[in-house]
Amino acid sequence: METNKGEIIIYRAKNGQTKLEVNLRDETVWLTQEHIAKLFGTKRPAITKHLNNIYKSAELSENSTCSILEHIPPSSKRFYQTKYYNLDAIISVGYRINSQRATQFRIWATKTLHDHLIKGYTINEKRLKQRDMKLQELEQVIKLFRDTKESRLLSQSEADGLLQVITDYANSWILLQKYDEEKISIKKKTAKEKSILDYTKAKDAISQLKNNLLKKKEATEIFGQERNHGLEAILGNLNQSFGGKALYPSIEQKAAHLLYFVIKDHPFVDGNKRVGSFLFIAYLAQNKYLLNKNGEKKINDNALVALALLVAQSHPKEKELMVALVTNLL
DNA sequence: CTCCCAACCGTAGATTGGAA
DNA sequence: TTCCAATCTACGGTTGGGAG
Repeated sequence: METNKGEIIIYRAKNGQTKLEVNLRDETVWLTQEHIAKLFGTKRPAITKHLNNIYKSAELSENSTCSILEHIPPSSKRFYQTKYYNLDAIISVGYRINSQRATQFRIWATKTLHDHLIKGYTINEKRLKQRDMKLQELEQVIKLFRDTKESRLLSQSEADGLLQVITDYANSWILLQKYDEEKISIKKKTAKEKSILDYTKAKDAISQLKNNLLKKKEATEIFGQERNHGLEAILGNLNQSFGGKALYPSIEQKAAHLLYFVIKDHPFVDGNKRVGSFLFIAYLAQNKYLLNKNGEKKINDNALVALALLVAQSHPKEKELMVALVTNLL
């Protein structure tokens, strides 16, 4: 393939001698009949004939593939108005001309087309799969929401919060769908952790929370009392790595797992949901990841309560779903 | 203004080459 | 061999600047 001055890739003939004068307009190439003839190693009348046939058989419309442009020939000083043909027309002609160059062109064009078809297909396949997975997750979340609501474990404000969670989740799914349709582009979130949550820091934070709650009489002495080094184990698990590679490489993943493990593994005698949510928030704040661009919390308090309840209610086999849900909300 | 010329486009008819 | 599409040759037409 050869890149000419206009930075448009056409093709390279076997002898490598192909040179093109290219006019760029609206991101395509425009050539005169003479140029096309030179490109394919033939004479102009052949091009004229083919172009007429192409237009007559309605393979292309003349209006959209042919344009009259003004230009100055190399050995002249005055303007000429000449018909220029775009890439579509050039390609169509290239498939009809019978010359060595044209054959070379067809080999290139066919290979390029083949590559694009295969590549495009692969990308679409991947996206569709991703979207279907998201849709399945959404359905599962809604089902879980219904079950939880029916078991009357939720207060009105908690139900509202959960609804918010689902709405946000649905939004992220719609975003992905829009992305598929190439209406918008979203960046994959993989924020790198800046500071890890170690055991001592977590313990300190928990005892502060406990003191606050005790003052307000919203907790008893057993709140936040660790069982069998459960928290230590969870934090150790979160921070573990294999051969220098972190098990949970991004903030989102780590935060989601933290919330899930603390709520599900019951490392405390009492207050697992509250401590889990609290540590979750603390970890995000510590990494400056709690607030969005507008300075608002990414997950509001109601939603967090609802999320904690949802995690607590969820079946152990739904762990991945829960983690995905939390990750997607960040 | 008309005429000439350069550079282009279009096509009729002859020729060529490959498939049946 | 015949047939047909692609190609070539030759010629006429168009456009627009410049000379007279």
